[in-house]
Formats: sequence, structure tokens, C-alpha cells
Amino acid sequence: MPDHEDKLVGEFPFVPKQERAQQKRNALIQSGNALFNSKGYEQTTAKEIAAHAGVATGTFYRYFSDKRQLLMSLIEDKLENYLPPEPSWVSSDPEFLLASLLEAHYNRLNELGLHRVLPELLSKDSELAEVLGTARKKIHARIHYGLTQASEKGLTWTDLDLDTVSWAIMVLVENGQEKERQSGKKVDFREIAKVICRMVFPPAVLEHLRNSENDTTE
Amino acid sequence: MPDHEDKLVGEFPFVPKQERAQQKRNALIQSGNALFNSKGYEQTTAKEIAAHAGVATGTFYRYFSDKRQLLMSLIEDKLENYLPPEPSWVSSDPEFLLASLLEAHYNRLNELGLHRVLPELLSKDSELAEVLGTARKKIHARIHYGLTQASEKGLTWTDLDLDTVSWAIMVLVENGQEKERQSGKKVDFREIAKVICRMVFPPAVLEHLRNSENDTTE
Amino acid sequence: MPDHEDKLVGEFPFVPKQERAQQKRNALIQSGNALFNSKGYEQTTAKEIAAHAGVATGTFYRYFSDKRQLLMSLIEDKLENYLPPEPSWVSSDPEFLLASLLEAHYNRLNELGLHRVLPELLSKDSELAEVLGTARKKIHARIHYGLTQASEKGLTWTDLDLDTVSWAIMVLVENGQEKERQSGKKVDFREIAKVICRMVFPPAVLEHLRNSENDTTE
Amino acid sequence: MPDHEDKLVGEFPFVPKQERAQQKRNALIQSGNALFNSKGYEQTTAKEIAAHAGVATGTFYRYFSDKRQLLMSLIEDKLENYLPPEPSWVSSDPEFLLASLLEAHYNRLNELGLHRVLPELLSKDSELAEVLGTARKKIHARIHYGLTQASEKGLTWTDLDLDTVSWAIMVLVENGQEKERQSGKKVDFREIAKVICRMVFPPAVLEHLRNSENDTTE
DNA sequence: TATGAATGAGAGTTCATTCAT
DNA sequence: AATGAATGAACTCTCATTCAT
Repeated sequence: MPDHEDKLVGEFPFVPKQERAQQKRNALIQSGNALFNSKGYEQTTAKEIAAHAGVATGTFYRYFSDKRQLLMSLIEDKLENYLPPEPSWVSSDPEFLLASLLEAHYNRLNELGLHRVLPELLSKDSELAEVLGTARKKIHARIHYGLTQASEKGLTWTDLDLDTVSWAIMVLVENGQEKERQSGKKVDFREIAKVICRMVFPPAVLEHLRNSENDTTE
Repeated sequence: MPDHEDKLVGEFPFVPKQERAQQKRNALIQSGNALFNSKGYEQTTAKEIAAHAGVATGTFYRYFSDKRQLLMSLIEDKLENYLPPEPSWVSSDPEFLLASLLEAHYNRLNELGLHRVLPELLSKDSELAEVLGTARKKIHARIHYGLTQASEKGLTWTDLDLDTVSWAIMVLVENGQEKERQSGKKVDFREIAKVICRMVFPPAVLEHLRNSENDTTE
Repeated sequence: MPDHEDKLVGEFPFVPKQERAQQKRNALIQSGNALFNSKGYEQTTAKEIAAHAGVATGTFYRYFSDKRQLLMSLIEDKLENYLPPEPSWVSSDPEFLLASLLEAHYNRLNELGLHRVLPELLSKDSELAEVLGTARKKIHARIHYGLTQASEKGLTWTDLDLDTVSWAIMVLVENGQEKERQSGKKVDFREIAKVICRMVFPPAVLEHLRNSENDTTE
Repeated sequence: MPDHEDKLVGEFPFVPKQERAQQKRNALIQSGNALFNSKGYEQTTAKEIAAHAGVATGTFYRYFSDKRQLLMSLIEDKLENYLPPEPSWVSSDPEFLLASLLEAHYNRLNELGLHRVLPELLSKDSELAEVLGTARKKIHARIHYGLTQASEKGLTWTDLDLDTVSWAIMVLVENGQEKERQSGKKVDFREIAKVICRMVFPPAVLEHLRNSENDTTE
């Protein structure tokens, strides 16, 4: 992360403009993220973001057409974080596996921390809603895919509505934060995982999977 | 609480101050509710609320010190709506019972519709957070109580963490709205109920309960 | 000043309406006076005045067209307080006489206490300015008259500009309050009187007057 | 304080931020001064001040947290104007000397013209009251000092209360404005000076001073 | 007449965005 | 490109005054 400016002969804006620009842009995005998370979107001013990023107010508008656009960029930049890892159900204790997957995903969401920012915006900003909806659909799809795999292997309840279950899993993870904030207690992923496993797998299968614990997981 | 105004003769300007004032106050609360729901809390101005309620801006401030206080009143006024009915698990198909309970509760929440209003506020307004936290704790307690009943009758999984399950149920219901808005699809309470029942009851118990389907529900 | 309405057959609102009205009007004026003095004119609201007087807001406007008019009434009602007593210079120690006159006048002004209310208003309200200007002119005239008497008896400096001296006396008394408020010290009328006497009377005359102290003072 | 912008070559945007900002700030202070004087403090809005200064409303708030703070700045900026010059009594006609000193001081106060602004504020704004009280104390102290000099040289009445006389002088000058505004007549400083001289100097001393009129004045 | 709820213009203030430097 | 001062629309809230009861 050094500045690359300590050249020999010097010269002026040696570092390609692009790069410096990217740096500023990133700084702004980071600052936006930090401030939106800590104070909320409406409560954060463009000036603050600029100041936090160490640039002038006007510079903000060189990189983003407005505050909203910064938020969009923020979301898009970090979108991949929304994607949970794909589980492979076979070959390990599914509860344990799930618990760690959930925790990992939960932590990424937490870091991103847009929960408290988004709900209010979604209703007035349909483009944003769409961007975010897309992200959630991707998550949903990935969970759904994992379940399908399990289902095709005959591991799940036969009458399982994969859609509903995927959604339930997604919702439970997303809301862990809220639980944590409000109750003070840490989220117990082991328990959540247990509960989810019972939604998905019949007891016999669970038993079987747990016993065929052969190799590594992560 | 009848209107007392439908007099035959008389026509005294009856119940004048109190009642009219209540009407205005209610109109404002309703308008606040409607606008907060459709535009979000931050995006709604006191002026708009007043206009929507058909009163002048200043009138708003006769009844509420500010927008925030109206929101608080709104929540307190409707708090009981947050409380789900208490289920009695025995003596009917638990899935069916649960599905209808969930739907009823969901509809009340929906009507209240504060979901999109609250998240942004909770982090900056600790008093509000507390009010709402209390409400949620009550919901949680009621669900928890229903589960305890079932548990004590030996109906549930023996290793069930009632706390986690209560929370999961609460979260799933609360988030139905979001699902509906984003996916367009109606929430399928039957499926959710099925999933929850599997979290709570071992298959054998479920089977048994379903077969002992004799009489009344509530 | 009886109201002439106390008819024989009379009836309920036994106390003649006029009188009740006068009472309210007076109550409002008193309240206005008290509040203007303690909070300033702009900082006092019509509602407060009404509340303080124990009547409804609307009632205020039955008696006064607006807040300003109440102030005018207030001033006119109490205008005579502005008039200082007329001194008779001969026949007593003039310093002592003056000191007591000044103190008496000062106390009346003090009680009226409009100092802090008026200056700001004078510039925007020419009618009020006129009302008050008139009052001050009367005071000035009375002081001037007292001095003329003295002058005609050959007691004063021969080259005395009575106008200037009258004004100076008026100003010094009026500003005593301010001095008191700001310095904390009580105004020493004896000293002021001494100073004024020197403005007005040559030392020889003063000496003479002081010695011819024959009869009563106050 | 020349503008530095009239460069021959160069044309660097010289002294850009500081100076322009100072200009705006000054413009606002001037406008505040002008408007407070002509309309009174309460009657002047921040918006008006900004408009009068030719800037936008928001700009006002860049330089001053609010109207009150502008007033404070105004007072502090001009505080030295409150200080009257120190007289040296000996060696010239004291009446003449005093008249010109009074007039000079009067004119400065007049220019500052806060008289009509302050009284209403002093009672509710103790910080402001203090700022202004300090200023008045300085004036008082300076007059007092001048008198002490004279007193120590044995020029004054021996029983003179310097404190009271200083205050009287201060008050008379400060109130000249009011007199002028209300009576329409110009203040006659010659007469006031005469009156004050009689408060301070015994006739014999006055006579003597007037005759020893030899050389320089101040 | 008396009441006090209702009104709405307008004051004070903020902040997203523009623009001269 | 970068800066940060300037802009002004829009928001919150107050209060003199009106008006239905």
C-alpha cells in the first residue's frame, strides 16, 4: 500500500491518474460503508464521507453522481460477500458443517453491515431494490442449489419445499445480527444449524450422515 | 365508546373537545402509519403527515412533540398487535394450526407494517429501540411459552433449545413480508408451518397429533 | 365609576358584564406587564399572557386586537407613573429634596419596568414611539417647569440651558436601573442629587438654600 | 489590507480562501449591524442579513452559528470603539475640550449603534450581558481615570464621588442618540459639556483653566 | 361571550449539490 | 483534477391570530 511516488527523477503525476483515482474512489466507498453502518444512510452527509475519506466535498461528486450512487457502488463492490459458500452435505456431520457455513456467511454479512441501511431505502428506490433483490436471489439460488444436491441424493424429506426452506435459511442467517444486537447474546449457530437440519433431513438420514463422518470438511 | 352524536333531539355539541381531539390525533397516527409504511420514516415530513390527515402543520405539533414521538405513539398504540395468539398444540393437526396462527399474526404485523421503518432508527434511537425491544421480547416470550407447554407434555424433541426455536419462528414470520415484496410470491404458510413443525416435533409425535385430530382448535 | 347596570330584577350574571370585562382586561394588562418585564416583549406569547391571566387564548383577542395593542394600553394605563412630582426648590436643602424626588420617580419607573421592553420596539413601531415620546416629553416638561421656577427666582446659573439640564436629569434617573442591574450596586441618589445640584445651582445659592432650611421637606 | 490582486503578471489566485472568506464574514457583520440598527435584533432574520450581504442563507451559517453569535462578533469586533479618548484637563478650556471628546465618542457609539438592540437581550442572554458589561466597565474605568487625574491635581470638587460622576458622564453620552432620535434636535455637546464641567470643577478652577488656555489640546 | 383547537406564514437551520478558483 | 465556499430548496417547529363550538 505504499504510494509509489518516491520515484528517482520525480516527475509529476507519475502514478497513472487512473490509479490515484481508484484509490480515492475506494477510500470514499470505504468511508461511505463505515459511516452508513454506524450512523445510517440518511444521517450521513456527503461532506462527512468526503472528510472521512480525506478529500474535499466537491471531490465526492467527481466520483459519484450522488450519495445514492455511492451506496449502489458499495453494494455492487461487495456483492460477492453476500454469496454463501456451497455446502457439500455428504461426508460429514451436517450440523457441524452447516453451523460453520452459517457462521462464515453471517460474519461476511456482518462486516458488510448494510442491514440497517437498506430497509428504509428499498421502498423509495426501486433501482436499489432491484440491485439488492438480485443479490438476495443469488444467495437464495445458491442455498437452493445446495439443497437440491442433497435432495437429489435422496437425503432430504421427500415432501420438502426447497424454495421455502432456502428462504428460511437465508432469513435466519440474515437476522442473526438483529438478534445479537437486541438480546446481547451471541448467536448460537450450533443450535440454528440443528434446527435447520431438522427442517431438511429426516432423523434417520441425519443419523446416518453423522456416523459416516469420514474425512475433512472445510 | 359509541359516538353519542346520533341524538334524536337535542343536538348539543356533545363530547366536543375530547373526542374531536382524539379523532385528529388518530387521523394523524393513521396518516403517519400510512406514510411511514409507503415512503419510510426519514422520507416522511411532519407537514406531509398533517396534510394527509387533513390538518394544518401546526396541528401536528399540538398532538405530538415531533415525528419521532408520533412513531412511538404509533408503536405503543398498536403494540398488542404484535402479540401472537397462544397455540394449544394438542388436539389438532399442528401444521394446520400453526399455519393459521402464523398467517393471523403475519397479517397483523403486516397491517402494522413498521418493518421497513424501524431498522434504520433502532441504531440511533435507543429509547425507541427499547420500546421495540420490549415488544419483541413479549412476542418471543409468548412463543416460548407455547413451546414450553408442548415440551412439558413431552411432545417436542428432547434436546430442543426453546430459545432458539422461538426466535426462529418469530423471525420467519416477521420476514414473510419482505419475502412477499421481493419475490412477488405470496408467503406459503402451510410450507412454513411444515418446516417449523419439523424443527419442533419429532416425526412420530407429529404423526400421532395429526391422527388424534378430533375436535375444536382454540 | 360604578357601572350603572345593577338593575333591580337583575339576574344571574349579577356582577355587571362590563365590570367582569374590566377585570379580565386588567388581569390581561397586569399579566402582560409582568411577563414583558420578566421575559421581554418578543419572548412573551399571547397564549402565555392569557394563561397567566387565567383566560383562554381567544379571550385575549376580545380585549386587545393584538399583543402590541396590549402593550400600548399598558403604557397608557400607567403613563401617569412616568410623571415625576414637581419640586419646589426654595425652602429646603435642595440636594436632599432632589434625592428623595429622584428616588421616588425612579421607583415608579422601576415598577413599571418597561425599559427593557421598549428600545427594540421603538424603531419599528412609530405609533408606539410616539406614545412613548409623548410620555417622555411630559416628564421633560415637568422637570423643565421646575427648573424654570427656580430660574425665574434667580436661583440657577444664569447661563443655564434648561432644556439640556432637564434632559440630563431625566436620563440619569431613567438609567439608574441599568446601573443597578449591571453593577449590582444600589444607585446612590444622594450623590446624583449632589451632582445635579451643581449643574443647576451656583455654589453660593446652594449654600444659601441649605441654610434657609426652615420648614418641612417631604 | 490592500487587495494584492492587481498584479501585473502572475495572476495566481492570491490570498484566495482567507481573504474572500474574511470579506464575506465582514459583509455579513456589516449587514447585521445595519439591519439590527434599523429594524432591531429580534426583527432581523438570518435570511435578511444574508440577502443584504449578497450571499445565500446557508452562507450565513458557514460563518456564524446563529444570529446571536453574529451579534457577539459584531460587538467584539467593534469593542474598542466603545473606549473614549482620555482627556487631559489642564491646559485648555475644559468645556471645549470635553465637548469635542464627547462628540467624538458619541459619534463612534452612534456608528456602532447597538443601543436599541441590546436592552431587550441583556436580560435573557447572560453571556451577552457579560460581554457588554465588560465593555461598559472599560468605558467607565477610562472616564474614571481621567477624573482621578484631575482630582489628584486638586482641580475637582473635593467631595466629588468619582464613581457617580463617571457613570453620569457615560450615561449622558450614551443617551444622546436617544435624545436626538426622539426630539429631532441635535445633541448640543457644548451645553452638555458645560453641565458636566459644573459637576466636576468648582467655578474658580474652571475660570482658571479657561484663562490658562495656552497651548496644545490633546 | 368564552373557549381552546386549528391555522399557516415564516423563522431558524441543514445539507445535497454546484462552481469559481 | 481537486478544493471547499456558496447555494437555496426543503425541513422542523413556533406562535399570532382565527373560528367552530
